[in-house]
Amino acid sequence: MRADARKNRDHLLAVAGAAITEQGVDVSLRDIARRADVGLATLLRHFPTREALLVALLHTSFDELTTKAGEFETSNSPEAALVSWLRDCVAWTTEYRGVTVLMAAAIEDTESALHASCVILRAAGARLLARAQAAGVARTDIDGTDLFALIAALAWLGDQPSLAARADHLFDVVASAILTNPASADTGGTRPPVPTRS
Amino acid sequence: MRADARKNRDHLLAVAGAAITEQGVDVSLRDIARRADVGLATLLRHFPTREALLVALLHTSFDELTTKAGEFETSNSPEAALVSWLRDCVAWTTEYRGVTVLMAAAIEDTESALHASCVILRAAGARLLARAQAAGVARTDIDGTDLFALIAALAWLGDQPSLAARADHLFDVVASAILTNPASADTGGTRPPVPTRS
DNA sequence: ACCTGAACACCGTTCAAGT
DNA sequence: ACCTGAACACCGTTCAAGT
Repeated sequence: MRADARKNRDHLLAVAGAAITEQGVDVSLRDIARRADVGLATLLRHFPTREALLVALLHTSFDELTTKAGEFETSNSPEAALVSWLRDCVAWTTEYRGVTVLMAAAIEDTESALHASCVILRAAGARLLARAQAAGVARTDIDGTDLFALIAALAWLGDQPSLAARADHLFDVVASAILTNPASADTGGTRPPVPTRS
Repeated sequence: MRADARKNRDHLLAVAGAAITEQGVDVSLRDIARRADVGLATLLRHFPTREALLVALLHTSFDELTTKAGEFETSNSPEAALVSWLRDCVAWTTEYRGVTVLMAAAIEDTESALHASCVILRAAGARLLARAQAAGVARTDIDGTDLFALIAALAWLGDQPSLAARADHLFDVVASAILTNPASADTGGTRPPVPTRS
């Protein structure tokens, strides 16, 4: 890459990071280009889609979360490792308001620039979940995709200004559902059935 | 209202309902006006905001859900009434893809045309929750706002194409968290504590 | 190679002008 | 009263023209 192009790219990333922190991931790309004193077409040439720009900004975070999953796996109890990692995932998304919707779309869209990162994240969660299930401390009727969906839903709650105040508490509520209740462990790791529609 | 205005209004509502069913609540208002063979400004004069248009379309549904809450309260067990009503709420939102975000925004925005309906819905859920809590079948550390947030999160899951397949199952998971586990009823209606961060 | 202004097809908002 | 076209300020996409 030519030196001037590299400089433009780095500057665009710095400006984009600031803009997203302020306004969320839906911030106008035109606005980012303006703030970077660069033509909009230049931004689009470096990052052809919004997702491509986000990948460049977030890949470090994704790596950190994946690494952390591995560390928790060896240094914490199966239960604490799973819950702590889930908490870290949800907490991380709050730095990028609106990213949850894009991640939910990317997990099944192999064309999305975010796809690979989302799949890796799901796999990391699935490993921690399987370990907890094997230890008998997590319900066995959910898998990595369910876990990904629950993280996304809790992250989405944190994104909504009117609901964000309850996000932490509701994380605990959902976490309690994922973890097998020790008092009912003899039922095979699942909850009592939920009543069906009347 | 003049006869021609009434006719325009009714026609706009019919077209808007069809358009939203197809494309979700974010459908272009210009597109609705075009399909109704009416000027965009005419649509905006009848319904000054997207929320106002939605209220006109949804107020019947809101009323039905509120009525149903009252019926469940007298004809079902506290546990079945709460869960069945929650299920109905989530199922209803799937007919209006994207409405969850607007409802989350409206619940705390007294200026929103959707505000009153959302508050009424929350109150109906709060009554069913209080009844279940009094009967000892629902955890006592959540309130109507938590319930509203959980419904919204589950409805949001159903809105995401990649996660929708898990929405029903995850509803059961979350419902199991709301309902007190009979095996641990002696703990006072709350779950065992969730491990905190490592 | 890399950058950019300009044209394009969209969006919701507003309002003066019509009937 | 009610309706509407047109102007406005935005958006992301695309590309011919510049350096």
